[in-house]
Amino acid sequence: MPNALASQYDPAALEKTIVQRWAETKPFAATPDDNEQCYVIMMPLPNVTGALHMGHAMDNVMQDMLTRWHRMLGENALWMAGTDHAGIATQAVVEKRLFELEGKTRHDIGREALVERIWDWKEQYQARIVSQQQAMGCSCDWDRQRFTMDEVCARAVQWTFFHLFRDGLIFRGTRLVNWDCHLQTAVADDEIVYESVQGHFWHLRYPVIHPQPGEPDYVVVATTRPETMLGDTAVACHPDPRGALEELIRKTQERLTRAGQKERVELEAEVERLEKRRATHLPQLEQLAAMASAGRLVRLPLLDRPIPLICDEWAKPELGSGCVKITPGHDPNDYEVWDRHREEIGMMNILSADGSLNDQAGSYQGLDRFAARDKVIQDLDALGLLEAIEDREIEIGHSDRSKTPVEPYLSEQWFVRMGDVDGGVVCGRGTANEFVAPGLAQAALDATEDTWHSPTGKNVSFHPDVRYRNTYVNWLAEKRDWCISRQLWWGHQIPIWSGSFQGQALQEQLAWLAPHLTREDVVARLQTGNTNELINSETSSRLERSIAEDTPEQIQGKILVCLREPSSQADVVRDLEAAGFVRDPDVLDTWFSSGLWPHSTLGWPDPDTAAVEAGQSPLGTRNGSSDCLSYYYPGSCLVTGRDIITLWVARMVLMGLYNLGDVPFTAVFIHATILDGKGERMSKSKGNGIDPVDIIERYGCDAMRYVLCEMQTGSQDIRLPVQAISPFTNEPVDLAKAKHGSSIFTYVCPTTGKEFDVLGTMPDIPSAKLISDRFEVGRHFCNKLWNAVRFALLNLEQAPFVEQNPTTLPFEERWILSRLTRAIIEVQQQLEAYNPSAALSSARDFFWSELCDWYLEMIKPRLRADDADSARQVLAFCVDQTLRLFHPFIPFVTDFLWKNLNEHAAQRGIESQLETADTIAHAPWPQPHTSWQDEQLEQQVDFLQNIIRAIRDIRSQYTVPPKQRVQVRIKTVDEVPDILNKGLIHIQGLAGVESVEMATDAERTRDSATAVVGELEVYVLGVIDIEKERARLNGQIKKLNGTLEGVRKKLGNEKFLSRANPEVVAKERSKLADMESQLGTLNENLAALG
RNA sequence: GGGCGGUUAGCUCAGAGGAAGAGCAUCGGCCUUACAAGCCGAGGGCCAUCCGUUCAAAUCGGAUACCGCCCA
Repeated sequence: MPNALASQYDPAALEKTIVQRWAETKPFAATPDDNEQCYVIMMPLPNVTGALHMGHAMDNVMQDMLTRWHRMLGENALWMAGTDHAGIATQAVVEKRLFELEGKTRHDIGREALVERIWDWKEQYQARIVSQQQAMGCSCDWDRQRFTMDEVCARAVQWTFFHLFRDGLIFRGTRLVNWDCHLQTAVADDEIVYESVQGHFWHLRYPVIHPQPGEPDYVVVATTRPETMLGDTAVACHPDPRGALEELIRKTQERLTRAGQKERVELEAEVERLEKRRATHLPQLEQLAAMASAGRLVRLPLLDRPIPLICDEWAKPELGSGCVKITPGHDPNDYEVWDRHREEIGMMNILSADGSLNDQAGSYQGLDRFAARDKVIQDLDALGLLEAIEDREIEIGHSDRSKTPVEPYLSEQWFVRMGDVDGGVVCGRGTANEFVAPGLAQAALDATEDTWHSPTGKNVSFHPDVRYRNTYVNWLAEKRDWCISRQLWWGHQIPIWSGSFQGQALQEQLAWLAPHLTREDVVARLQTGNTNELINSETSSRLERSIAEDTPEQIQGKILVCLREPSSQADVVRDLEAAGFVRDPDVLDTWFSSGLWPHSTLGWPDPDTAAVEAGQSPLGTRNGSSDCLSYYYPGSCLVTGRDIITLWVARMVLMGLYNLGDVPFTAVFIHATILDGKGERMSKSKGNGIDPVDIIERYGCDAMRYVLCEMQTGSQDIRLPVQAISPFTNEPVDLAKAKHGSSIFTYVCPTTGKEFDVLGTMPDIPSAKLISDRFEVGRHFCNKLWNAVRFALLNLEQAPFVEQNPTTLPFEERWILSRLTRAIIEVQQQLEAYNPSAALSSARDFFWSELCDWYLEMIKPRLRADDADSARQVLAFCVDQTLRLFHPFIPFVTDFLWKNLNEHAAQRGIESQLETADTIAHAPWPQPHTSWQDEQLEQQVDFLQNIIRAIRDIRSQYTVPPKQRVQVRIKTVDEVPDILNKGLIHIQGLAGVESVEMATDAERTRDSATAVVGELEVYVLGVIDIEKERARLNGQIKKLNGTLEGVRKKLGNEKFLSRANPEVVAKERSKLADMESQLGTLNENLAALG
């Protein structure tokens, strides 16, 4: 036999060659053509902070599986790859490294040098990521991969910013943001991790100014951050303490009525506490409320500043003193209080960007906030104004990037307006899809409604279920403005030049600017006091006039000029800067550019002029075909984990709608999150993250992919027990059970007692690779597939295709074709339902439990006897279809075997010859022939299999050596079923039977063991051990009796007979009859033993 | 504090009203010329707990416990 496959599957060698071949021949290149069906997946761009882990592997494998499937369905499939610059994360990693290796900060080396280093880092990790993805078999069009900061994406970012600014959807505002004092930037809410730490609750006394008789000398407020008192601008108490307390008591009592035992005790205690408080504290609380209404003041200690006592419901009469200090500049809740009392109270910022106190803090200026805290406490204590210190567990938000505590910080930031706006938001302005939405968030909300359709008739659905749609909807419904500025050096710099001018100068600037504003790529806005107005040919003279009419020298205004594409507008930039305008130093939030990903990558706003890098496929019109943007947008499916539904998915939808008037994709497939053996989320930084390349080296990529697909069941997160390969013994150590060493990132090797590290960052401790033995299953499967195909190839002799009539084929062939058809249908259905695991198990069950375990075994005798032309043809066909069905899941081994199959059986088919292809990736997806399905035949073969299993069972129970052939008699009820006559040879071959007698009067010999299969009795002669047989039969009788009991009881129930579905009753009756007859037979056989 | 999931064989997970399933692990027998990464067979479950709905509940409803995730 030429080129026989090796008897063992060796993934390492074959995968390496195929990766290389795919890189050279580029079978996954996608180009717009006249195919009306296209399938587009935009990769959730991994960021360049580090290498990929198992979570990315899951994400990539799901995308590749879908892409390959759709490619085989004949669609023009594009999987767009790329990476994200991840602004803050990457800059933080590089800065950290700079400090560790060279002891320098970014300020030491400057903006330019730092950015250069970040680009180096990016190049290194991007290359690593792409090689990991290629090793995973990702069928991306590598000549189209993008980076969120490359020229094509950068242009899209600037144009989008420009449009949003022009439309008044971007604004600058002072807000309380989460401030990372170490990185000196604002961080998003989701970049904060909360940690419980042991802290204190300090109770401070603020003296009342001129207390009247009967009034307290001071009020008490409590805080966990005493240094913030320096920024206090008020003390609040509740306007109606009695009402609030009574309401609370009433609610607690109501909860009590439906509380469980344990909760009850707590609630009763709470009611008691509240009632006591009402008695003891209420008079004073009411007095304070009255004082506040009267406009009384308290003295802020240390700074000696009078601040008002105000009424606000934020003060909780049930807690502490009932009073609360208000620091609007440094606490989000207090900021809201300030918002409600803008006329009465002020707002101040006491922090500098680096976390030290500024000149508002008096003598505390220059101290770090934590040093200031100690000093404030000391000083208050010295003045006798520290009433109490309480120990308390407090939640502190830490920046995920720098791991330092974040501070609420008042600063100027850029925002995208998410809420509804007057007149609505024009989506897809200037395109054929133009429509008006109430606001950006609302547009993205509408897009997931079944009843909503974009101008091209599309909307967005979530899979596997509505559960993730809720996450999306709940978040978007808040319509919170999106803070898009970051005080970083790495990212897309905001394309705004601004200048503040006063009076005459402002007027002159407006006049000077006016001619520039006739250009379509320049817009400007004027901010004065509380106006924010677009400046253009219509408004500018009016604005000038209104400034002139006012008292010009009083008017202070800020002009903001936005350029659409600064890099190509050097002339305007020069003019602006000469006129005193300065470019905003901030960069945009990473999610701003990744939100554009589904269209920026395709060349928006103009694919024809999109500047791709050398060697990349152009995005514009080519050879009369349409450009990439019009052909591939909107895309098809977005595949991701649920953690970035809000951050990313929602933003892509609203940005796509805004820029193009259409959704970026029509389906969102949320796959499982990978957890470790302890149920914790897998991540590199936690020390439980597996590098997919380590798995690929050990088990093969297909093995990894097989297991990942098998684990993706839809509703469930995945637990993947992780083992470390001990560097001392080379043996796997289960991390869920191993003991930690000196840190949480080290473990103790159980055999040697020595310590190893799982992060690979400890200088003195050997590091261990992480793997999971769960992937063995995949390797075993691939080996099975390999060997089954090997067997087929050994038996397929280059026969030409002959047209067959499937109805006249031998029953084995008809049976396997029927089962194959069923498998094809099931796999298709499960893939359509985004259920890879179920799809894979349908394919697997067909291949392993039917094709290998039965069909191959049944045709072996015919192959040997060389009487198997139809079997060869059907075998080649089944192997062909099996390889195609598995290809999306395990692309390498199927590709390799496909090439071999093409050599050994070039022509394949049953009724007609199959369309084939050089590479299986381009072979058409299997189509079911429902006419081949034969339910009756399947039942008959099932019956035959049961007979064979019964004989095998008896042989096994009596430990008959496999080579010893036995004699069998089968007692039939009436004439011998056709299938037994036809399948006689299989009973002999597959159950080790020498001869079979079948008759209605077949008799059991005294030395035979018996089995009951349906209505038939099977006697295996000459194996009996009376005692054993009696026990065996008794066991079966007992088991049968157990279930029989249940059925009898059911049928004895009047209500069941009258109320249950008649079909169900009939089924139960026939079940009862079957079982009673079986039981009878078993009893007879037992009696016959004597 | 609010919301959402999960709890089924030793492990990892399917099943979603009508006699409890898979893979791995375990046990017994086999190197039967595709495959020992395999073949043949077996054992193993009060489907977390409680209360309801129903002729019938692992499956539907409610509560409890524990474990996760998201938001504040």
